[in-house]
Amino acid sequence: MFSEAVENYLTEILRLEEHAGRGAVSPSALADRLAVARPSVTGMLQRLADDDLVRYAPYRGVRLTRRGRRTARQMLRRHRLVETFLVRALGMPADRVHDEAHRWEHALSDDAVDRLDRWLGRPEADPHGTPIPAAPPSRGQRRLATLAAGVRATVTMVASQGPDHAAYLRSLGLAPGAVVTVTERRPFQGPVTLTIGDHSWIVGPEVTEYVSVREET
Amino acid sequence: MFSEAVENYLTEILRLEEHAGRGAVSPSALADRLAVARPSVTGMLQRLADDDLVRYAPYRGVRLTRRGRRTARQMLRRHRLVETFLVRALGMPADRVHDEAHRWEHALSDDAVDRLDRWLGRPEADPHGTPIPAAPPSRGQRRLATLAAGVRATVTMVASQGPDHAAYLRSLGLAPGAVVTVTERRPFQGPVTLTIGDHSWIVGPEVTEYVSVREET
DNA sequence: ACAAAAAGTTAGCCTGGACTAATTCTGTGC
DNA sequence: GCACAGAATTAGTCCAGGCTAACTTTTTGT
Repeated sequence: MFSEAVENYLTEILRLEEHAGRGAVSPSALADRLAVARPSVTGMLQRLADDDLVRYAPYRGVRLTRRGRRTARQMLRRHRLVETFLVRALGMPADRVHDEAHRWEHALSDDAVDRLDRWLGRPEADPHGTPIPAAPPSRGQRRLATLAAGVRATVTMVASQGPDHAAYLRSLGLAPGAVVTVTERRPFQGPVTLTIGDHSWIVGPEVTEYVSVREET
Repeated sequence: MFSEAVENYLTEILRLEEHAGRGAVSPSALADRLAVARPSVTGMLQRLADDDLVRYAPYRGVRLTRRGRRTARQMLRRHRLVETFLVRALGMPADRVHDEAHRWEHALSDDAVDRLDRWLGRPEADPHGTPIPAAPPSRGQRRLATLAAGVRATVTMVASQGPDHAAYLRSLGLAPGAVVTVTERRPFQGPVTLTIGDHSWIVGPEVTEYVSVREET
């Protein structure tokens, strides 16, 4: 979606906003934190402002817009989840995980972040005790596997492992536009009961992992 | 070390060399695989040749040098370890992990790769059954934590969590240049007995994670 | 054996994101 | 109320890594 540089600027602006409290963030503070020269910051801020990611008036400092803040929070979430993973699973010393996570945070897909979060048991804080921002209320697409029971949703996309698998999914009525509800969910990622039209099916990940849906409004 | 683009070119050249068997790799095959225009490939190959990563003669195709092949193999190792992790730990469908791993492979440090490898139980093949290249015979630096018992090594670097921790490590005789041997290793990453000069110490990760060594030749 | 197709390269251009040097604004001390 | 230190911006450059258009070399089919 955004370049690494853009993501880094946004994240660092959010850190400074949170840390230093009220008021706009100063370009030189940013330059310090990002280890770049001040003019580079000016240039980037102008571009970010054009893209409506920050509000920026020359000599007046910079603030995140709603859009910018959303993105930055997501990055912080990724960063802190990855740190948690590095310490808890890989046993990396806590004072070494920042740099590692700083690189990982740009590489993970939303789906991977989601899975990591689940795998870690939805931690609330990272190894330094800093809170991990919540996942944004997923308005958009999600895997059928993550759809809550009882919620009606519209199928947006159907992936598959091959022609036979695709045909199977189609035979269940799963095609873009179809309306589907999860009527039951067995614990521990167990099978799920789907209602599509007036049919019900009991299926597992071979279905739920391959179908994307959008919740109805 | 290298840019993402360079890493991608090298990796893809290795894949093509392995796949298509003998002979040099053709620039347009590369262009296809990397989804870039052919002239971009020419330009990059010239730079790679300057850096002694490939041997390249115009109109004659390209081959990896020893250096290039070493780097490419490392990338393939990372890629396949990450794929294994994504499937085994995060439960991602096998046909979706390639793209994800393609981004992760550039973000991991050697240390993280090492830890991931251990965590996965040193797998030999990725989820597609493709063999995972072995770690390069670590001639260079490594954490003391990974040093085999009985091997003499020279301390190259001592990190620490703070001044007190640093003083503690110094008090054990751990400073760059010191010669150290692991004389015993308790199972399951348990404590380790170090011999430094004529002293022996029993220590844990608070020491072994922070000290880098190079094996003596 | 040679013309046409395919493959590869050169030339020239563009964008993102950095830099240094020079200039302009802002706020503080007196 | 003004001079000046420090913060910020503008102007101009550079490099990596893409691109298209035009040209050259190699391969192939007859």
